[in-house]
Amino acid sequence: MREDDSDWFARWEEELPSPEELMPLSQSLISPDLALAFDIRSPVHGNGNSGQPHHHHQSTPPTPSQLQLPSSQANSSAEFAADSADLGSGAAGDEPARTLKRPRLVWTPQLHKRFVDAVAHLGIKNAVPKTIMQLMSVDGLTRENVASHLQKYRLYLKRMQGLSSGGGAGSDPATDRLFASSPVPAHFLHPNRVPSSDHFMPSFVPIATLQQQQQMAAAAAAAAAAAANPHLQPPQFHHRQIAAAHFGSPTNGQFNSPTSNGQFNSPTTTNGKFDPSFLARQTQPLHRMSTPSLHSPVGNYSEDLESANANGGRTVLTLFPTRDD
DNA sequence: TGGCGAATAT
DNA sequence: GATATTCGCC
Repeated sequence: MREDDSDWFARWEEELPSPEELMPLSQSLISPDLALAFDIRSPVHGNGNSGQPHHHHQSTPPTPSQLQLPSSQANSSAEFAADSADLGSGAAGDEPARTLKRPRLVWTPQLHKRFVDAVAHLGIKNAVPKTIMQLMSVDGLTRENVASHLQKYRLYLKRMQGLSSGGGAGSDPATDRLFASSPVPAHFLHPNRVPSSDHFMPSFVPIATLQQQQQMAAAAAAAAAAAANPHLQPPQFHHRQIAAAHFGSPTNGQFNSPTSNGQFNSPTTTNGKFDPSFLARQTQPLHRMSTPSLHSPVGNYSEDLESANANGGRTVLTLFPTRDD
């Protein structure tokens, strides 16, 4: 239990998907409605994940609007046809984008893992929806999504505590499958006693490429968290931690400015079009380097979008990583 | 105000 | 049951 620091970090890094694995997938969490609203033709998944246990999604073929193309061409052809026409007029009428309902987010074990990682890095005490969301840097993921999940997770933790300290019976099969899929960091269960004096909240790669302010916010939060933690205060806490700054910025800006209601980052519609980088980003796999480079705190995710019409028209969004552990 | 968390709704 | 939405509070 000594080399924990570097050890777990190394392992953690190991789990990250490799470039190849990320390659095939592309766009991220944009609901069909949203995509429609913005005239975005998402370069949808080529479904590179044959191995995903996944859900029993029935074979409902994707809507015509989402044909997939090779990521290479994705932005050339699948782009946002500026054509559409009616973002601000015609059928749409008002502000569909704001009114449209997002599909239900499905928390896959992988997505949940990312969530747990984020919470672990922040420390339970400092883990709040917004920050968690930022650390996870899964675009399209909203604060509400996280808040809701967090609420439930806390309940789960509470139950766990009760069990571990009180009765013996454990294992709640069906119910907690999701949560059980990701190990609960020890200190989660004992907010009181802190792990002697080490790990958790690793000093991320000190890399210092240019980082944007947005991330600084996250970093600041992290730093604050660190500062708030007594056991981190000691001599150990130095410049290192602060370096955590480049949190979620893989290749090119990754953050979305949370709009008023924390919605997703909308490709600015300002001029009828939006920044291509919006789509471009994440399309490029983060290099999973072993060298000091950066990647987001947690792996990289892509998303699988499925419309389950059979469900009575319910659309479900499934985020999934390109690989599980 | 924005954001959190608990309660409540779907 | 899982997720979303609402609502009171800070």
